Order: sequence, then C-alpha cells, then structure tokens
Amino acid sequence: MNRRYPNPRFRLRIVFSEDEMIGPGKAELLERISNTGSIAAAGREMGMSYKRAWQLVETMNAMFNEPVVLSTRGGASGGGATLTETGKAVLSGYRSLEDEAQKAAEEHIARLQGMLRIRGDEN
Amino acid sequence: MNRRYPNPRFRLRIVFSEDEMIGPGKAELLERISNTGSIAAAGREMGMSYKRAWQLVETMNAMFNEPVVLSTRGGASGGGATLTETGKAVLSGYRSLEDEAQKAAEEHIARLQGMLRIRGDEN
DNA sequence: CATCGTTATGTTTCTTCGGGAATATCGAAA
DNA sequence: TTTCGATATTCCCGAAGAAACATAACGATG
Repeated sequence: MNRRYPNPRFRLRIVFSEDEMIGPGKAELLERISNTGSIAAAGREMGMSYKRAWQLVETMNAMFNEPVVLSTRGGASGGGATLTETGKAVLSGYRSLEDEAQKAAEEHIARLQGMLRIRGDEN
Repeated sequence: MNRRYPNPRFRLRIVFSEDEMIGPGKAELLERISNTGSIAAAGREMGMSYKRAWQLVETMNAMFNEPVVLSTRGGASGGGATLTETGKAVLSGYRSLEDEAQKAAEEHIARLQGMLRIRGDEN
C-alpha cells in the first residue's frame, strides 16, 4: 500500500459558496446513479453508506435550479432513482470541464512529478 | 454569511500517492513562507497553528527530491525559513498549472454556474 | 394483502483531524 | 552569558463529520 499512483490524480472541485460545490465525489455518484438506477446501489459501489449518498443527492438537488436526481419509492423493485436532464447536463458539464482542465495541465503535472523524490519501490 | 462567492472558486489538487499531494493549502503556505521568511508567521496569516504549518512543510520536504523549505534556528531574530530553488520551482509550477487549468475551464464553470438555483439574496 | 428492496430520516457511536498547551533547542547579538 | 523569538516535538482534548444502527414509509406485483 501507499504506492505512488501510476499517473498522478488530478482532482478538481468548483466551489460556488460555502456549501455549494461539486467535485469528483458528487460527479462519480451521479454517474453511478445513472448507471445503476439506484442511490443505494451507487453508494454501495463507492463504498459509502446509503445515508451519505442520499445526503449528497439532497445537497445537489437543492443547489441547482432543478433537481438532478428523481427518485421513486415502492413498487416491485422497491424504487429507484434517475438523472434528470439537468442532472445529465451537470454531469457531462463537469466531465468536460475536468477533461479540458486536465489536458491544459498535463505538462505542468509532469514537470512537478519530475521533482518528486525517487523511491526504492518505484515501479 | 453563506453568500455565494462573486466568482466560483476553482480548487485543484494533484495527488501523486495516498500521502503525497499538493493543492491550494500547501501552495499558499509556500507563498507566505516566501513572503514572510517564517513558518510561524505564514501559518498565523493563514489562521493555522504553527504545528500544522510545520507538518505541511515536513510533508513537502519529504516528498520532493530536495527540500522545498530551509529553516534555521536561533540567532537575533530567533530563526526563519526560506524557499529553496526547488521550493520556488514547485510553487511557480503549481501556480502556472492552476492558471492554465482554470483558463481552460472557465467557460465550463460559467455554464455550470448558470444552472445554479437563483436565490433571493442574490447580489 | 403480504412481500420485498428501495427511499427517507433520526439517533447514537466512533474516528479522525487539528488546535492548544507545554517543553526543549538553537544561536546571534546586546 | 543572558536574552529573545523562532524552530522542533510531544501530549491531551474537543469538535466535526462519517459510520453504524434503527425505523418508517412506500407501492407494484404476485
């Protein structure tokens, strides 16, 4: 453990206010909700409690002008959740933001990485 | 309080491994050490304890192939700290990385911001 | 109308992180 | 050789936040 990552992780977060922000965690959650159709399943995949996943969804639903996730209770499957159009737009918007920023930063990242201490267990 | 920021804050961090990373906090600390010539003063300016400031410096000194901060003890002024060439390179490298990434992301940020809920106390 | 898996929400426990205090060390200069 | 302000390091404690646990509500379907 504690190995250096094969390629440095570039993590960015946009902070609109003290309690309005979006970063890698919320983006991944949206993505997994979109894939699984369930808040609980998405959370499980990410190793987070349902409660936490739900809290993040609640926060996001409150910060955008329309909810990003619609959820239904009951029924044969117990219920589920889907991304709204706004949700899809937020997710894809964040992803392309991430891509553009990372592309623009790549050379700088490599330069910084070159300054790291060489370690014995370097792979 | 809790007002939305005039312009969204763009925060990014490069993660090389579980305990090797650099982001806004360490960068600002380096900057203030450079300005003040003191770990303690830099920490005070940022509202952080000397202990924490020193810990961050220790971490950074360990992760790069050369120390980023040199410190001296004793003397008339009690001692002090300065950035090494590596330290300056890391700081300026991170800053230009940040600038480039932000520039590349600006349009996307604006688009996301446009999806935020309009609030009554909007200024 | 009983079942089942999910959403929704409250409560309690635990862990982590950092602050604060306390102490030691250093060395130029008065 | 005393002073002084900064670095260096340890220990204890509190706050914040997440995890864990506990319920309740829901509703299509069999």
